[in-house]
Order: sequence, then C-alpha cells, then structure tokens
Amino acid sequence: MSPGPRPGNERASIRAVAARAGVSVKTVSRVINNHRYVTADTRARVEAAIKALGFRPSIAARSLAGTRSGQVALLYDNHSPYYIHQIQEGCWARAQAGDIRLLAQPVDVADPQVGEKVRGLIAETHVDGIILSSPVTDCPKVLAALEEQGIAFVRISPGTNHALTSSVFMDDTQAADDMTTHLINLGHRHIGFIIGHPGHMASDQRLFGYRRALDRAGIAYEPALVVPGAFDFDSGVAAARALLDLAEPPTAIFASNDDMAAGVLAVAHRRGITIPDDLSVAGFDDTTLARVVWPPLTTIRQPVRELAFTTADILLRGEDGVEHQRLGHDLIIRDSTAPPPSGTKVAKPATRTITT
Amino acid sequence: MSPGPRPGNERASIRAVAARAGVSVKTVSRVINNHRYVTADTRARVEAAIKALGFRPSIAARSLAGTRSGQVALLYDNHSPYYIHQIQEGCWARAQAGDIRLLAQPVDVADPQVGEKVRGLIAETHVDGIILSSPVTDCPKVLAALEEQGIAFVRISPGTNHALTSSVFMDDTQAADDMTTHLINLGHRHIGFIIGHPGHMASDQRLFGYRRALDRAGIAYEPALVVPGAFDFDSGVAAARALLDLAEPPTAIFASNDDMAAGVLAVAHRRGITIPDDLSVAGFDDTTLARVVWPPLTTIRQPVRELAFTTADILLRGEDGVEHQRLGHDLIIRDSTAPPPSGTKVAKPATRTITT
DNA sequence: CTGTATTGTGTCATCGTTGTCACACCCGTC
DNA sequence: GACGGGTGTGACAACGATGACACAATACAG
Repeated sequence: MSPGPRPGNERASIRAVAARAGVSVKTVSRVINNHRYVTADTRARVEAAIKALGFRPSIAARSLAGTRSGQVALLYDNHSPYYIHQIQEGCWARAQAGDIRLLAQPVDVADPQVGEKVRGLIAETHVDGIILSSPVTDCPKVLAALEEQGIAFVRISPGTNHALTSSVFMDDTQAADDMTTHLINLGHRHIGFIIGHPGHMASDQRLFGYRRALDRAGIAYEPALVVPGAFDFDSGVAAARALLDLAEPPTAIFASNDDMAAGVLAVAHRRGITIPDDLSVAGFDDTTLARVVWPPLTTIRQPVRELAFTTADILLRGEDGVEHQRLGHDLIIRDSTAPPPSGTKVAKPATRTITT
Repeated sequence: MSPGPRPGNERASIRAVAARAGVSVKTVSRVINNHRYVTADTRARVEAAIKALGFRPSIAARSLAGTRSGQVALLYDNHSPYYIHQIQEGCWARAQAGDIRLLAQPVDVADPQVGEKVRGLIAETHVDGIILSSPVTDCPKVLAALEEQGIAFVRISPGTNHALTSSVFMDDTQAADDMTTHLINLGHRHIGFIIGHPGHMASDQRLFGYRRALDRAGIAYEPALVVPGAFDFDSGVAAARALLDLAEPPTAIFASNDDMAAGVLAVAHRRGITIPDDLSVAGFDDTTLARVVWPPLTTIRQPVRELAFTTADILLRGEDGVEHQRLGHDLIIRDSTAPPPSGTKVAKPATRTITT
C-alpha cells in the first residue's frame, strides 16, 4: 500500500541516469553510444550512474528514435538440427560480441506468403540487417522482399546471384571432388552418389564435384548410380536401398550429407553388409552425427559455425561494398571408407563414354 | 534525385493507414487490437487500408506506449541440438499462432553474470513473459532475476519449486521405472545405469526411477553399476567403457539419454560386442538420433515439442494462477534390447540388501 | 420527454531514446 | 582583440504506437 512503486521493480530509464549523474539525457545518450565529445570526468560520472541503477537502454525506444535498432535477424529453413544449431551458434557469438540482439527466425521458403512474412518481420522489428542461411539464400520471394525494403543482408552459402550481396561460403564442388577422389584413390570405380535436397544449390555443386572427379579419373558417369535424396535420414535409407538393389551395386556410396549417410549405414547394417569391408560410405558436413554413428563417418568438415560467424561479422561491420569470403573445408577420414572388396568387378573406364 | 523518398521503400505507419481510411490513428489502433466498439463499416475501411499499405504495427512503438510488447523470450542452455530444436519448434508454433514474436536466447547457467544478463534482456526488449527450459528452470540466479522484475514466466520440465510458477513436465521417474522394468522383464538382473548431467533435475529423477524399479523387482542396487554422465556422446563413451570393464559387466545398459546411449553403442561396436545379443542398450528422449544409430534404440519417447508448445500456451493464455500439466511418455521398443545371453550369471537378489 | 447507460470516435499526452540545432567555452591566429 | 574551428553540453522535437479522457450519438428505461 505504499504510494510509490515498489523498489527494484522499476526499469531505470535514461532520465534516471541523467538525474543521478547531474547531466542531460542527451549526454547520457552520448556516453552509451560512445560519442567523441564527452569529457572523461562526465563519462565516468555517467557510467557510475548507469552501473548503480543497472540501466540498459530500451531497444524499442532506440529503434523508434534512432536510425539503428541494434537487432539483426537470422532466417533459416533447414531441417538438420545439427546444422541449424551450429549456424545459430556462430551468429550468436558474433552478435553478442557486438552487443547486438539476434532474432532467430524460422521461415518456410515453400510458403507462398513468405515474402509478406519477411516484410512483416522487418516492419515489426526494425531490424538493421538480415542474415540468410541456405536455402533461404536463394528464395526469390525473400530476396525480392529484402531488396524492396532496402535492408542490408548477407548470405551464408548462397547458390546464386553472387553479385547481389556479400556472402560467405565454401567450395562445395571442390569438397565433393575431394571426397570422390579419396574414394577413387582407395580403388573404387563404382561409386554411388546420393543427391541433396533439390532446393539447395549446394546439392548441384556437390553432384558436379562428384562428376568432375570421376571425369578427371577417366571413370564413366553412370546415371543409375546417382539417386535423389532430401538431406534427411529417411531419404538416405530409400536411396541406399535403391543403390544396393542394383544388379551391379556400388562398392562405395557418397551421400551429400551426414544424415543421409547414416541412412545408408542403417540399411547396410540391416542387410548384414559390413562397413567398410563390403561397402564404403562417405558423408558430408561433419556434424556431430558423423562421430556418433557406427562406424564413424568419413566426411567433409564444413566450417558451419565459422561460416555463420564470418557472415554475421560482415553484416555487423557494415562496410559498404560486396564482399565474398571462401572458407576452407577438410576431408575427414574415419572408419567408414576402405578399399573395395578384392573380388569386385572393376569397370573398364576406357571403353565407356561420359554421358552428359 | 527525386525530392521525396523512394516509393515502396517506406514502412507504412499507423498515421498513413488512418489518413487513407479517413479515421483517427486511435481508431486504427482499436481495429488492430480488436477493440469492441468499432462499427463494422469503419473496421472494414481500416482493414482495407491496412492491407493496401501492407501495414504492420511496430513492436517498438507498442512496447513503448502500451503495456504489452507482443514478445516473449525462450531461455535455454542445453547442449543437445535435437532437444533444443524441438523445444524451439514447439514454442514457435504456439507463438506464431498467437501473433507473438519469440526471442530464442541461449544463456549460460554457469555464468556468474547470468542474472544480470537476464535482467538486461528484460530491460532491453520489454518482453511480456519468459519461457524457461531445463536446466535454466532451476538456476537460482535466473529465477531470482525474474521474480525481482515481476515478469511472468513458465517452465518446461522444472525440477524444483513447483509452487513458484506454472510448468509442464513429464514423469521422469515413472518413465525410467518403465524402462528399467522393461529390461527386468526381458530377464536382465545386472543392469548398468548412466546418470545424466548433474545440473539437470531430470537426472536425479531418472536415477530414482531406475532404483525404484529394481527395488520393486527385488533386485539389489549395486553402486558399481551406476556411473556418471553428462548427456553427451563422449560421456556416454566414457561411462560405457567403465561399465564394460567391470569384472562382472552388466547385461544391459540404460543411459539417461539417447546421446549417451549412442556412446554405449559405439564402444560396443568397437569391442565387437553384438547389440542386442550380447548387450542390451536403452536410451531416453527418443530424439531423431534414436532412429539414426544402429541398432535403432529402445528408448522413452519424451514429448518435447508438446511440452514446449503447452508451456508457451500457458504463458500466452496469461491466466492467473499456477498451473501444472503432466504430459505422458511412451516406451518405444526398437532393436537395441533383448533378453540377456543365456550363459549369463544371474545375481541372487534375495541375498543382497539395497544400499542407500 | 428527460436522464442514464452503452456505443463509437477523436484529442492529447506519453513511453525512452536519438537527431538536429543552438550555444558556450577554449584555443590559436592574424 | 576579433575571428574561426574544434570541444563539450543542453533544449526540444521527433519516432509510432497506446492509455486516459472527453464527447457525441444512439438506445432504453422511467
């Protein structure tokens, strides 16, 4: 029943800080925004007051009055929890370092309204910029909405339109080429490939890398050995069944990500096929999953967290001009790949022609 | 070089809507907030204007002027990507249905500053309420900060202080009891147990359920069979090694979550132990992981997504009073459990006493 | 036909910050 | 000793919405 508000329950405003420090609110604003022209003495007094009151500037007031809100959004639509998790972590780390709040926002690129939703997000939240992760990076509706709103955005692993904005990516083609070459070097000539989700540009690039490596080694491309997938475990299972049911099944299967590779392992286990003695299996991404399954997967380490961190960094640095960074990948050799079984029929590369 | 701003680049404000509909801004506000006293005609005109201009009310202005911001935060600190992913999804689904924006915020319960960080979050963002997921649910510093700020919050699977606020949870004790009983029914008498992360209350409850089931079956509790873990794959590996190195190793291992169970599988594979013929392995949670490893895990399906959804629902309904909901779990029997090998020495329950 | 309650709408101050402008001081220079 | 440019600070009006209040129009009871 006390007349005033309960103590400690109030959020301190900039006015309270100003009063306590004996300066104007504008000066407090200058201090918290690191303005140049503030004497050391004033700054110290204001900082003491801020600390004493536990003052934190309201993002809402900031976005309303100022030109920046101190918030950026991360848009994703990816069904691999491990991948999203690392993307979020990388962006978080950079945002936190810059005292910027990150809004992680799932979107559905297949939603016809997705453009409107993104426009709404921008209008509602006043975000200063946006980070796109694959496959939102290549969703025309989203890109159109962002361009129309004139908002800054950067992209993690985009597949197209590299001229549009800054981006950070890895060389999916080269990485898939590396893995395929690894299998070829082990002696495999009959290598199955499981394509990624059709919505992701990386899917095409990985397929291209596979073909490039085969080509360079003079091994014929066999369409029957290349089957569609969707980046999830179940599609890996289906693809593995299709490949292993072939009259002449592959001696190695290269899946476009770890989840699908795990699906291949499951089918192999079920059928009593020993990995890697009877069949080599390779994944892509080096998510935690790759170490968790049996046997641990030979895979491509994609620096997801760093990709996200670097992308966020470009956005937050806010420099003009389009910038592209390529980050390196690593071939991680574990226990799921080995030379093909000795009795395997080897294809005769010279007599076959490459199909386009 | 045109004098005015570029068209389409403007965010429409409530003023623009009001002008177009020929009403005051206050009336527009009434329409978007579903106020009672607006004629159908006025409402229609305003709605048409809103649609035509693509108007979305600014959260910033709302939080500043009004008593609600339309935002809630989800705080988590959990290192299982699958778990977080489902928690996020459940909260998202409910938030989106209520036109509320969700801020997903990782926190570090071990950070001495965590209370300050939460206070800062509330002051900066003006969130209307907060959802806590385990183990943040039981972090004293966070709870103190929330109570002090007088902000509404609800908890997903809290371990303690049930009187404090509303919560949604499952019966971890009963679930662990169910799993242990399943193993006992298969004929196991020598069952290893891997405890969860010490920071999570669920860890204690699962251990308790394990002991209760043993007790009821008249099987002696053997401390050597119970080893610590931390809910991650690597701790599962370490725990499995410890258990399998025992002079009299268990015929079944019940891990407190799927990640650790996967660690057990890896060790078994490495040592040439066949699952489930030589050793039964059980997990907990039924994350995607349980289906992805080999053999697929017998586990407890924890309705994580529903837990999150229901928790968000309680918060957003915003009714007074503390409410607790228990959601059911399921015992999922897959291929990782079977009767013990026939030659196994069976412990003599009657002659042993239960150690506390 | 008057008085009161209900319905529908508008005016204005306000939330907590920042941008713009104004002003005062100090310094060195011509 | 007047002038110009760099420093340091404050007054004030925004930003885009909502809350409190006022008021008009209509409905209904006595």
